[in-house]
Amino acid sequence: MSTEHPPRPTDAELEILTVLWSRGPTTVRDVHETIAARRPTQYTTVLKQMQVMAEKGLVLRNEDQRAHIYEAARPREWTQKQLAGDILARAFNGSAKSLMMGALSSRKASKQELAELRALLDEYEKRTR
Amino acid sequence: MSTEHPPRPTDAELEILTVLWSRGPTTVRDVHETIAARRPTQYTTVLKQMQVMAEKGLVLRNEDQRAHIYEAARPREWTQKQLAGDILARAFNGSAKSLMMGALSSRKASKQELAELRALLDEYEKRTR
DNA sequence: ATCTTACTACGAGGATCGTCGTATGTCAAC
DNA sequence: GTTGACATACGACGATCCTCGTAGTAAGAT
Repeated sequence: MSTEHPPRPTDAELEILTVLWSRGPTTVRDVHETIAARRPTQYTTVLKQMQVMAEKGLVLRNEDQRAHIYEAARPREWTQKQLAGDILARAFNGSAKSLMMGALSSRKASKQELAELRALLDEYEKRTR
Repeated sequence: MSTEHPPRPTDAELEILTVLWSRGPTTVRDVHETIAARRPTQYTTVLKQMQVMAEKGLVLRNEDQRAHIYEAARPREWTQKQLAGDILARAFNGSAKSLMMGALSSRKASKQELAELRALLDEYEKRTR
């Protein structure tokens, strides 16, 4: 059993993980095309990045096909939990309230989003009571 | 007028900013002693770091005294807003709900903290209605 | 068979990060 | 005026990040 955590992803790595999470297991080409649609970048740059990520344990690679299939080693929620916990401890003194204040003040929140947040609190309280 | 944003602070820079925010304007010695109490580090390491931070615009430096006085260039809340907005966009698809889920799942939240979060939502809704 | 296309492997380079050692300056106390 | 304590300045080093070019390989099309 692996209790080994992959390291915190860097900015570029997180961008790639985001694609993998939404696309599911896929090829370098696919990831590159997605990223290149928003930002100019070379195919081999993405390739190299993903090779390094495989070494770090951030992604898994299936080499059965000629075009290797990559997938995120950890589910989105798992990594989000790590990142949230990390930033919470390092920048917000562990205060979830401060973090939420920062998030809300960084952009407008819709009425619906606020309702979702309330629902989340309800749910959390129910689950842990 | 400066609309110039200082860059996102690195991990080491954030640690120093945290000290400056809680201590207020102070010397390198003071910052170093605070950090060295938790983690072994050399005085000149902290000094160099803070010099670089001054160049980047992350801190302000008053050189009137022999021991320069440093202070954070931006208040804690301002930087927290940047960091929250940044992580929100890069790792959480802009979803405050996901961010909150990550934060809550990363460690236990007390009943009081949950109440604070509710109060924060109330307050936010009131202010923006 | 050769050509073309698509893929991986890999080295390398420039930038930034975090660290520290050393040089140098200042000031007070002896 | 020499010494010692304490401050800044600064260069340099190893590690990591991000980028890309080039080489090599596999497979299908002509």
